[in-house]
Amino acid sequence: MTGIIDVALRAGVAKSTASRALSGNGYVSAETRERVERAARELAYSAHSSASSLATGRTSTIGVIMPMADRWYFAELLSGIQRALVDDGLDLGLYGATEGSAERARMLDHALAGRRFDGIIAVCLQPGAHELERLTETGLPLVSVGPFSERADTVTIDDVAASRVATEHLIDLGHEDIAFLGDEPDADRFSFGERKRLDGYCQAMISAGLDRRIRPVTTRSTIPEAFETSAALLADKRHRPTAIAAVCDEAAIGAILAAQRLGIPVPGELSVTGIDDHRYAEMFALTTIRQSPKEQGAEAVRLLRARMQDPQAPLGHVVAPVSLVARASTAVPRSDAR
Amino acid sequence: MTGIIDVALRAGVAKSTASRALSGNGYVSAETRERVERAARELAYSAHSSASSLATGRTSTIGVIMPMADRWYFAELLSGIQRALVDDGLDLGLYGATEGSAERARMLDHALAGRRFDGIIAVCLQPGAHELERLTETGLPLVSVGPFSERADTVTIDDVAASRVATEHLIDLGHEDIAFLGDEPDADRFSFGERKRLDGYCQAMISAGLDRRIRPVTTRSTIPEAFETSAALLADKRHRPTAIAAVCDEAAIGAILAAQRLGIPVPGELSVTGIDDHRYAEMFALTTIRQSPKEQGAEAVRLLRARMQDPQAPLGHVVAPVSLVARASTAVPRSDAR
DNA sequence: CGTTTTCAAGGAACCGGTTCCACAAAGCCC
DNA sequence: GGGCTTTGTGGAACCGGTTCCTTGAAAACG
Repeated sequence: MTGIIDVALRAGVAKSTASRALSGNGYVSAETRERVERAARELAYSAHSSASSLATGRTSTIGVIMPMADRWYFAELLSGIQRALVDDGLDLGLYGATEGSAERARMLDHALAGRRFDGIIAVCLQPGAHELERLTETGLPLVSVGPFSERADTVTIDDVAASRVATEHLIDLGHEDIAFLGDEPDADRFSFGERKRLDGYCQAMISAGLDRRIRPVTTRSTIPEAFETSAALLADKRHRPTAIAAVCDEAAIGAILAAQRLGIPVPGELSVTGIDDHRYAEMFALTTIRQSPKEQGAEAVRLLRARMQDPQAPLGHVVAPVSLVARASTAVPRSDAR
Repeated sequence: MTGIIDVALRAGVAKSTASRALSGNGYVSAETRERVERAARELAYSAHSSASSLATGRTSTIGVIMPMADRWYFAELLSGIQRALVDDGLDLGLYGATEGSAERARMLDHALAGRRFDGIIAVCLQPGAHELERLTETGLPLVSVGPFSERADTVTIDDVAASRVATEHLIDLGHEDIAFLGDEPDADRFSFGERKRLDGYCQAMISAGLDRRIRPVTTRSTIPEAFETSAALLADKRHRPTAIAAVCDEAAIGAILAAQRLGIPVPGELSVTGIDDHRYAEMFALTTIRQSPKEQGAEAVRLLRARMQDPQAPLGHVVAPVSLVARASTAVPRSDAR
């Protein structure tokens, strides 16, 4: 393997000069720089990353800790982070943490050791578990995507508002029997704001004087599980809601599929809203609150870079935009359904 | 930050002894080892990874290059790789490569520099692009998941057989008008065996004397796109096939949804098979060929470890098992449908 | 009992870059 | 023209571990 000494020899300079020429730090004459660069090119020289990291203290690698990418939101977010990091010449070390597992502990150890990564992006790390705090304490640049924290840079959406807007959309159409379909909020797994979304739904219901109709239905928010839960919910025609506000698009799609299976026309007899604007949302004509996890990922990288440049800068708290996308899964309730 | 010198000082030994005690290489008395280990624990010492890598030449990091994890197969595979790496104490550097893009080039540079990773797992790297070859030439331990290569360790499934079995299942039920729904095989994006699956379908059709009925329908194999394509395919009742053999479950599910939309009963008037046993397969009662990408990921890591231990060992070519899972999306064709 | 092994531990070299420092040459100022 | 700053370069120290080599003591051997 060719090292910087080989480059220096070929260019006829000392290795320190070669280093300066290639990194751009310190004085080097234009002519010398040119010679060194040519030598490096000819030898296809590439600096040994460990050596460089050891000397500079920088690794050019960002650690990302997130639930495994089996859900749309996480896959999209990862993709956004990935792309942004590549653009900045940074590498991505991935830690998929499923349950409060060995992975997490390992990640924390690595982070605490403080040397493998120049920064951390923590995705939907449940605040209750205090892991975010422990990461904060390492002093490493840290961005939390999803949960808010007062001690780290954050990228969030206004989950309460998103859910409120979706619910209000249903209320405005004239619905009163609106069920909320979503995760058990106490789950101490990763969180993407289930609790806040439930709150937003409740707020909208209360504001509309529908507090007596508040009806949370618990399900894990994957399409198959929401399908099962919804099928049970919708089976009994007498107690069937006229609308479902789902915690996310996957849950909403599960509900739509369950309605289809039961022969319940959507939106004729059942309106459904989601949150996400999932890849499949358009196919199901799903009315939803759009967010862009890809953009959020890019934003997280932007915050992280800023923090890396200036550790003392005031904390950045970005609230990513959301917007209502009205499609054909919501409509005025049928008068005889009241 | 505490270094090994601090540990050595506290334990009252030389740094070389401390290193030996902690790494387990070389002679250290049991008593000394105990002292050093205690000191390390008390100081919460963790070796600086760059320094360690520089000295040993090992990074404990595996590079994974794959399409972004927005599809079930890739997400599952990544999850399997991730878990296996964690179990082996290895880190995961992720390179999501979408199109023949900057990411890929970067990945190759890093790999060629030959120092950032102890090994590479290349997922569905299209053989035509010669990228696999270039990776092979670096001499780094390399496992290809998906495409076969004679010059690297591989984890594959028998795509031809999988597709043939699915098609034969339909033929055995009595179908003759069987369309194949799948990707453009020439796409020089990432490949997961579309071409071979088309071949398997053709083989089954030819063996059954149905060569005149071979009918490939091109679509990108995502649920929404397969939905659109299938809707067009199924719209014309006269030219409608009685069965669809889909290249993967996502395409199959798109077809089922299209049939539902058009009011075509499945399996009454249309049988559908997939390949994967996707997370949603059960919900749609999809008859499919099961594979386990999670297992394949673990297998890839196993091969990689073996290669890392013995670079001279003969190449390992693992063919992961698949099996037919018969559910309710396939049935005997209605006699009047012939 | 003397000699050869084996075991333990310290000192120094090394991995491959980066950066500090010393020094020389050139440019600038009064 | 002498002193001072700016520029360009080489040598050496350094980042924090690992490993080779040496030395000394204890154990095994003939």
